[in-house]
Amino acid sequence: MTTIKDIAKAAGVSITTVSRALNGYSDVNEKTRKKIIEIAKQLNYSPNTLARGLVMNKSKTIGLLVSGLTRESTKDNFTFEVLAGVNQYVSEVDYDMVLFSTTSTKQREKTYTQLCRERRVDGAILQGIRVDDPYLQEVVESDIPCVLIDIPIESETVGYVTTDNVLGAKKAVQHLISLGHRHIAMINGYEFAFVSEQRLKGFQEALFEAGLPFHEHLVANGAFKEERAEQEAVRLLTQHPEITSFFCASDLMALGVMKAAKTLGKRIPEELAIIGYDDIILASYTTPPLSTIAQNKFAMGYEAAKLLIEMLEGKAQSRVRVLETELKIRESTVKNHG
Amino acid sequence: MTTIKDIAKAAGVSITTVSRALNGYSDVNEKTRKKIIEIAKQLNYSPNTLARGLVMNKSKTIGLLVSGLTRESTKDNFTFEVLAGVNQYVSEVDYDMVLFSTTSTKQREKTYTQLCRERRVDGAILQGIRVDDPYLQEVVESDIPCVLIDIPIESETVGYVTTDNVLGAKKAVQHLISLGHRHIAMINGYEFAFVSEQRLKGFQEALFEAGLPFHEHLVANGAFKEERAEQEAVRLLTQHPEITSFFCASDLMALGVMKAAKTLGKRIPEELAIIGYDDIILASYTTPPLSTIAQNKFAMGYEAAKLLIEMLEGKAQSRVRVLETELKIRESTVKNHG
DNA sequence: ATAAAAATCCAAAACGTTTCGGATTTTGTT
DNA sequence: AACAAAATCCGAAACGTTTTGGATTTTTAT
Repeated sequence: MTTIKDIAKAAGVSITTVSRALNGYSDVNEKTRKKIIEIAKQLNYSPNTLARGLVMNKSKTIGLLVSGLTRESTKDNFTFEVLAGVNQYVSEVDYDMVLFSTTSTKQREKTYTQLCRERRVDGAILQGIRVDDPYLQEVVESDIPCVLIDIPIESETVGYVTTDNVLGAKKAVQHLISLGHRHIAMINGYEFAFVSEQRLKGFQEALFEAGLPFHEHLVANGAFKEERAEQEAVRLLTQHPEITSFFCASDLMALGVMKAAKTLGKRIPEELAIIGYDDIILASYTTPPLSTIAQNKFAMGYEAAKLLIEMLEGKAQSRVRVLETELKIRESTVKNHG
Repeated sequence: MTTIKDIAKAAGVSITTVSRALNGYSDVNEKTRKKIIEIAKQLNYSPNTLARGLVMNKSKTIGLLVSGLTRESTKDNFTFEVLAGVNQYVSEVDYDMVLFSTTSTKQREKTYTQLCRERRVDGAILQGIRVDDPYLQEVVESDIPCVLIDIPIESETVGYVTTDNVLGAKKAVQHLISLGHRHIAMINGYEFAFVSEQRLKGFQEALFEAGLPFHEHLVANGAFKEERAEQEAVRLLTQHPEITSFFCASDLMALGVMKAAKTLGKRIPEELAIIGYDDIILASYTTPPLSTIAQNKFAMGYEAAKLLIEMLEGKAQSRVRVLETELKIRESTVKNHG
């Protein structure tokens, strides 16, 4: 493995000069720089990032901390798309990304801060962690720059990227209302999830603005799980047969509701209209295809990485990024659409 | 940031002793070890992996080099599941994983070896690279330990994990034959992909063993793309109306064939049976659900990581892992199944 | 009590890089 | 020609850890 020292010897200069030549400093003669670069190429030199990181006290590496990266979770490609987005930006600016998953068999006894400091990441992006996750506490207290996805916490060192969940939910419900629906049920995620809170708010606002009553009993929690949503939908539909449509806080749960409809023999969308949230891949492949509020998850990852690195380099204007959502109308709400 | 030196000072011992105490060496008194560990905890110490990696000349980090991690590619969650598997094992044995993607906007000018050496990974896993990819050349020549996924190259420093693609294809085709199909077309991937080669072989073997003729003109290349497969299927079906079933070398391409069938007004499976390969999530959500040969992609990632780390630590028996596949019978081949 | 053996500790070098402060050489000015 | 200024170079320290080889102390055996 050739080092800077080898180059220095070969070029007949000091290692200082080699370092400064390779890093583009101005106090080295262009001729010697050319020569050094040439020799470096010949010797097939590549810098040792460990040594560099050690002395510079930064690694040009960010951590992506996700929760729930298990075999099963791959159905929901939210995490994956975010990851792809992060990866994209990171590679554009020549950083590296290391993946931390909080669901090892033995629940990691290491704290968030330890994880980050030990691996010497300059900052971290947190995705998919719950509000009651102990990690979250630490983040705010720690001094490690970090960007949260879909959790609106802001401080000197932490920012976040999210979408306008109130507006997104509102658009979904307004769509249902415009189709003539008056008895709209909602399958939400779980208590205390920020997005759930916000989507419920959007749900209520849409009803209110349309002069429709809000009924607490038409809202159920599906825990973002397909099966739970199915159960809740069955329960709601039998207890409240007046329901003609569902707004679900995630596509996965909408799939559950579709199953429930099938079980109960209700035709979609004629007898029951269903709209989801996220626009996961599956959404356009179900029968009928699922209407939904699309979130650009790739962009969320991309923006998160961008924001984090801007923060690291001290050139972030604000620490918040809010992205747009888009209403995708498919056949689960409108017959023969497209 | 507290260092080993701080601990040494606080404990009144040398830094050598602290290092050896923390790393469980036997030449340190249990009482002092206890004390040192206690102090380390109090000072909230976490080791600097950069410094450690520098002196030990290894980073306990492996690289996952994937190709085609773009916004679009997320439909095919193959990569993601492999990644999840790699991540799982890696976190079990306290390694780290850094993700390299070869599809940055500017095609990476850095070579594979540079990438690995620069980031100081101890070894790498390569997934999704094509046979004509320049990276592949380098791998074999380089001395960096590495594990390939689905490319059977073996040397002192490189191993691979794959599934038995000949057998898998055979199982798929035998299934079609057992259903009475005699005119079976195949949509393969692209030329010179190892898995394509093998699956074609399995296709032929199954035909041969059943005493059926092999017709070159019933095989088309779909480039592992949905659209290409659709086009090819339309072409084949119009040119050769005797075809009653398709074996596709990937589920994504099978989706394309399903679209083709729909366009041509052919009912599945009555008029056209279709079987895919991979068992991606989408497969069980299409109408009708897609029969397929399931590969355990998570396991492939897990085994790849395991193999690589065994190789790194010099305790790998062999450098090859071949996993099983499973025939999943769904309604695209058998009406009212399940 | 003494020698040998075991246990426990430590100083210093090494890993490969960046950077500070200054030294040397070249160029420009008069 | 002499001096100032600019350009170019370099030695040494520092980053935080592991490890080598030996030094010191304690225990054991005689």
